[in-house]
Amino acid sequence: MRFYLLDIDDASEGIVLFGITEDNRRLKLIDPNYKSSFYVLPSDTKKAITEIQDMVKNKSLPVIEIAEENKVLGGEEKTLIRITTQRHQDLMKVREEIKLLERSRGGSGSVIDEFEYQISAHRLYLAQKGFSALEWLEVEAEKQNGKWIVKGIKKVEGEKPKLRILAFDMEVIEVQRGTPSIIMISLYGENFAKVLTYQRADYSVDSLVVKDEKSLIESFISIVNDYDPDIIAGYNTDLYDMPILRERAKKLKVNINSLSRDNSGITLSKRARFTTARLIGRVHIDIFNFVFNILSPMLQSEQLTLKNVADELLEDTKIDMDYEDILMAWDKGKEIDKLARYCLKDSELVYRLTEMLLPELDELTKIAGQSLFDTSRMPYSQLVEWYYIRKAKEQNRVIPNQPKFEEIKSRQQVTYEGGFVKEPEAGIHRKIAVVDFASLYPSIIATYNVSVETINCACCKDKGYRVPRLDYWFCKERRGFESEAVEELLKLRLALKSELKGMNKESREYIALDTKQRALKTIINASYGYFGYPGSRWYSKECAESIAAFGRFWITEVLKRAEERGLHVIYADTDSAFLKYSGEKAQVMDFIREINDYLPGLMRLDLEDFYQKGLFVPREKGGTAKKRYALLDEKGKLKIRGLEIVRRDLSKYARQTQQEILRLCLIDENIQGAFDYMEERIKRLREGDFDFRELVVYEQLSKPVDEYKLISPHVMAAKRLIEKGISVGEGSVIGYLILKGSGSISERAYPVELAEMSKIDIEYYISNQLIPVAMRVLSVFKERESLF
DNA sequence: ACGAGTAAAGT
DNA sequence: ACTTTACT
Repeated sequence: MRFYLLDIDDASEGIVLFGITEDNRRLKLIDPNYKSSFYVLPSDTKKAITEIQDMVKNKSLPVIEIAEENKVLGGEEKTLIRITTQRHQDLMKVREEIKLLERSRGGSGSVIDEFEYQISAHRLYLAQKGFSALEWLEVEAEKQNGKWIVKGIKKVEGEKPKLRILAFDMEVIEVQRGTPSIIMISLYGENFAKVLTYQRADYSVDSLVVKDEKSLIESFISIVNDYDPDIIAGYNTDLYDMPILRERAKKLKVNINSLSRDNSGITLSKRARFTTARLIGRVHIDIFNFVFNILSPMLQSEQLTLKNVADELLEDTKIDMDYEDILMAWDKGKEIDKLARYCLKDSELVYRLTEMLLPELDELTKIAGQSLFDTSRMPYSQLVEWYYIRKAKEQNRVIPNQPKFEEIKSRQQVTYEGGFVKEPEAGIHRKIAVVDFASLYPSIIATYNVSVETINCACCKDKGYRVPRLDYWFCKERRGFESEAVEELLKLRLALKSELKGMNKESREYIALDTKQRALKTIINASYGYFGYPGSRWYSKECAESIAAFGRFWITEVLKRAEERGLHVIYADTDSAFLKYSGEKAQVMDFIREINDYLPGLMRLDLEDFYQKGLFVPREKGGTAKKRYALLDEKGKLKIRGLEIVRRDLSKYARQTQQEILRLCLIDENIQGAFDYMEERIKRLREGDFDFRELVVYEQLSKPVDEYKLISPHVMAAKRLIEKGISVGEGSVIGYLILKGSGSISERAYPVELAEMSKIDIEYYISNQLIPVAMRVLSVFKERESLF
C-alpha cells in the first residue's frame, strides 16, 4: 500500500507509523524490523570485542548483536563496534556499562568513546532510512491480530493529500487563585466553526451549551473524534491550553485518551526550558513555536501575541477583550455573546495562520527529515542539525555526540571577531547604490571547503585555502561534510530561483517553488551560526571565525575596488556596501559584473537597490553612528534601520515625532518645517493633547526579576506588578510610564496597568525622549546646512 | 541550551 | 558595568 507519513512514535513492538493511505484512510502501522543500536569506538578492536562479550555475558546485558562495522568518523574510515540491543530503552543502560571500559573510567582502555546512544529510536529510524514525515512510502504490510505489521518499506513520490486541520482556543478563568476553570472552547476547521460553553445566552455564532465544565470537555473530545483532524493547531497551546485541559480533565474525571490516535491522550514532555504537548498520531502544532523560533526576526511585532502576529501576517485582528472583560462577561452575563465571538475569532485566526504557514513547515520538515510535530518546534540550530544528521547517515558517517553541559559552558566563553562595519559619513548623501553579497557566509562555507574535518588538515599545510590574517587553512584534497551539505542546499536554491524568474507570480507553481526556496534559505542562513553555537554537534569556533575572516576580507576587497572605480563608499556592514555613484547607474552595474568575474566559487555580489537619498546621523559621543540610517528609494519609500523609530524601548510619541521629522527633512527637504514640527509636538505634550498609550515604553525581562543587580525602569515596573499579584517573569514585556515625583527615573517607573495618568512626567518625556531623538536627525542639518 | 558578533544607548 | 535592542 501507499502510505503518507504524518507522525511517528516508539513502542515496544517497534516503530509506530501514523499516516494516510491512498484511499484516504487514517492508519497505524508497526515496523518491528528496526533494531536500536549504538556505536563504540575502540582503541583495540579485538580486545574491546572480547571485553564487551564478557561483560554482556557476566552482567546478562540485553544485547542481541555485537558486530564490527566500517564507518566514517572525523573524516577517517574507522572500524567501530555496533551494539544492538533488545529494546531501545536498553541502549542507555548498556552504554553506561560499556563506558566503564574507557580508561578514564578505570577500565582497560580498550574503548575510547560511544556514539548515537542518546537519539530516540523513531528519529534515528527516519534519518537512517531517509524517510520524512509528509512524504509517501510504499509499504508491504500484513494484518496480524488486528495490527498492520510492516514487512517491507521504501520511499516513493506522490501528490500531497488534503490534511484535515482543526484549530482550537480555550477561555480560562481562575475561580479561586491558582485553580483555573475552562469556561469556553472554540473550534475552527474547513466549513466548521463552533463554540462550546456552559452558560446559556442568545449566541450569534454556532454554539453548543452544555451543563458544566465536565461536559464541556466531553463535548470537545467528541467533536475532535468526529472531525478526526490530522492537525490540531493552537497558539501557545504547548504551555497553556494543553496542560490546563489535561489537568482539568484529570480533576473532573473525563477520559481524554481519544484526543490522540494511539489512545494515550495528551503527552506532556518537559525539555530544557519549555514543555511540549503531543497527541500521538495527530500533529499538534503550536503556531507560537514556529513564529517564535523562525518567523520572529522577520516580524515587526513588539510582542509575539496572537493579536500582533495576526495583524501583521493576516491583516485581520482579534476581537478586543482583556481578562477583566472576560471575567465580567462570564460572571455578570454581560456581553457573553461577545466573549463567544472573541473565542471563535481566535480559533479562526489560528486556523488561517496554520493554513498560511503549513507549506513552509512542510518544506522544512522534508529538509530536516523529521516529524512535523518536531520540526514545527525546532529552532534554527536543530533544523540544521537534523539536516546534517540525515546527510551523515547517507554517507555512512557516525553522528557526533552532543556536547555535555560543562563543554557547552566552556564553549560559551570563547568569542571571536565578527563582521566588518565601516563608520559612515554623517549627513545626507544622494545617488546611492546598495550592493550586497548573496548569502555571504554560506557561500564562503561552500567555496572554501569550510568543515570541522578540513580545517588545518595535515595534507594542505602549504597549499590549502588560507584564511586571511589567521593561522588557519582548509583542505583542497578532500571534500568537507558541512561544506558539501551547505553547497547542496545553495545549489538547490539557485536552481529554484532561476526557475522562478520567468514564472507568473500568482501561479500555484510559483508559490510552491517560492515556499521551498524560502525554507532552504532559512536553513542555509543558519549554517554559519551553527558552527559557533555551543550546543552544536558539528561545532568549530575556528570554522566560524574563519568564515567571518573571509567575509571581512571580501567586503573590504569590494570597498577597495569600488573606490578604484570612482564609486565612493559611504557605509558598509558585514556583507553590504553603500556606494555613491556620480554618473549613470551603469557604472554600478559594470562594477558588480567586474567583481563577480573576480569572486571565487559560489560567491556573488548583487545589487540590492538604488536610492535617491540616504541619511546618516551622529553618535552621542562623537563620530557617526553605525547601523542607524534612513534611505529613500526611487519610489519615494523610506527604509529605516536602527533609528529610534524602529525601537520599542522608546515611546511611540517620540518615535512618531522622529519619523515625521525624517520625512520632512529627507523627502520634503523642509528643515525649518521639521524644527517647527518638533516644537509643536513639545507644545502638544505640555498641553496634554496626547493619548497616554503613546508614552508607554516597552522592555523585555531577560531573566527573573529578583536576579537583576541593576534596577532599571522596566525591572522596577515589573516588581510593582508582582506586588499586585500580577505574574510576570522571564520573557515578559513590560510597558511602563515615568510619573512625576522625586527619586531616580527607575523609582518613578510604573507599569501602565497601575500608573495614574494625571501624574505622567511630561517634562521627562520632552527632555529624555523627544528632544534627543528629534535632534539626532536635526543636528545633521544645523551643522551642515551647506549640503542643501 | 536551543544561530553568531557588532554596535548604540540608557541607567 | 549592566542591560536591552537592533543590524547583518
